[in-house]
Amino acid sequence: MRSENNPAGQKRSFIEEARRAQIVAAAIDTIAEVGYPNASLARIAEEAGVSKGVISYHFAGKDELMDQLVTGVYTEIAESVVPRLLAQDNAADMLRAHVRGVAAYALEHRSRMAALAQIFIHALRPDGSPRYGAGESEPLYESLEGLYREGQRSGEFRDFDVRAMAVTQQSATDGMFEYWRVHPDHDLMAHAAELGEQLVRATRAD
Amino acid sequence: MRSENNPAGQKRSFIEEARRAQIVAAAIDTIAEVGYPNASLARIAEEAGVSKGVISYHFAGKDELMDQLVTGVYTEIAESVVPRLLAQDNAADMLRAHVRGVAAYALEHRSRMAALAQIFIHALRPDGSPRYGAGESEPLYESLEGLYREGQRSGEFRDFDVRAMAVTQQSATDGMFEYWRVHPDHDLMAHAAELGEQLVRATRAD
DNA sequence: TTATTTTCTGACCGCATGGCCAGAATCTAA
DNA sequence: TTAGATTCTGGCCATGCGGTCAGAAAATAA
Repeated sequence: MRSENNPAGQKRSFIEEARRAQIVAAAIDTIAEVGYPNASLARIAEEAGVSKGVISYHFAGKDELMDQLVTGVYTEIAESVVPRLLAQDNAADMLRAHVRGVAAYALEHRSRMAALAQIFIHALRPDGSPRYGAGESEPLYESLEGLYREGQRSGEFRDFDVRAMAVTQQSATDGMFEYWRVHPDHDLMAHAAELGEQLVRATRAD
Repeated sequence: MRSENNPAGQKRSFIEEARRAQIVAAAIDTIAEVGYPNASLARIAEEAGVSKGVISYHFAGKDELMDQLVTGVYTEIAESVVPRLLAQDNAADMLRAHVRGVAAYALEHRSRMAALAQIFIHALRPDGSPRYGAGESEPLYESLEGLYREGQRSGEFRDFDVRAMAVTQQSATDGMFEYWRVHPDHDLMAHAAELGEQLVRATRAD
């Protein structure tokens, strides 16, 4: 049995890694297609073309599957967006690059972003509090506040409440993706450009 | 049996109205407390202090219960916010009044707003599309676009995309409430003032 | 009072879920 | 070839869901 807890980076066989990746990919496609609440393990297994027990064999449970998925996509987004940020030389352009970078990633990896947004919104702890969203620990979220403070220090941004602004940017971005998920023909990049402009105007000193 | 469809305003007995109101109130408290996905009919019935069958007796199903709840709270919000809007004489102040008005309502009727936000986010149609949110038919949503256009016509607002701005305002407001739901000690009115300022700066001509 | 309608209860149904597991199949190594 | 570890299958389990229903209880009418 491979699904014992794996606290220290226990070596995993090649085939095991491959299966895990395959299942995560199937979970992404399933969630993007039918939404998180309808993405049962049975449907994910069917999408992956394996039996349901395989998921239980390779993952401790649905939660670990979701953790894996979220971590993987988060990392990929960061790897795609951070270089774009570093290429900018002022806070306003970094803000624009952030929004457009995430949108560009979403355009290229539609189902991954859709799945992430679904999990972000729908995955709850037993007590009803969100499992991933609305906290203060997500990497993207923290990086926003750092960006704002940097702009404030340089005098480029006005002296707004960084927490409120981060909540606004985060949820406005999520809202943009959700709108795009429901209206697939919506022009995402144009919307992202608009949102970038909104944020620049909301933050800049004047 | 009273739960037959009631298309033309069939007269309902006093006790029936009272029961319906009681159940809706219990649904609001339950959803606000444990979140929509955990708010089963059994839990709502328990909260109301009646047996589960009573809900089925007075409502055609869970969907009708939610419709009733959403409609009721929406109406109450509109009655509370619209007068504040009409008291303003320019678009920017109306924007601020809108955000602060909704926040003030939320502060006074915390669980109603929390329940509404939960339903907005989590209630799905069988095909996975949102049942209330992210469409273009909700009263609050439509009124936003009208407000923007009015400001643009008067020259007070710049020429932004009203759809993108409405999505931003709607989701930023929802995000604010969700953050407040998870962090009850958060200063909602201060956040609302910040959000109002953000929106005014994002929309105004210059 | 009795007869009738309205309201309520608690048990039950079919279904889907996440998870579990005995045994079969497959791969690996001696 | 053979023994042992790994991986997979398909059925099973307990749980909780929304919804239904026969019959008890309560309110109302005659």
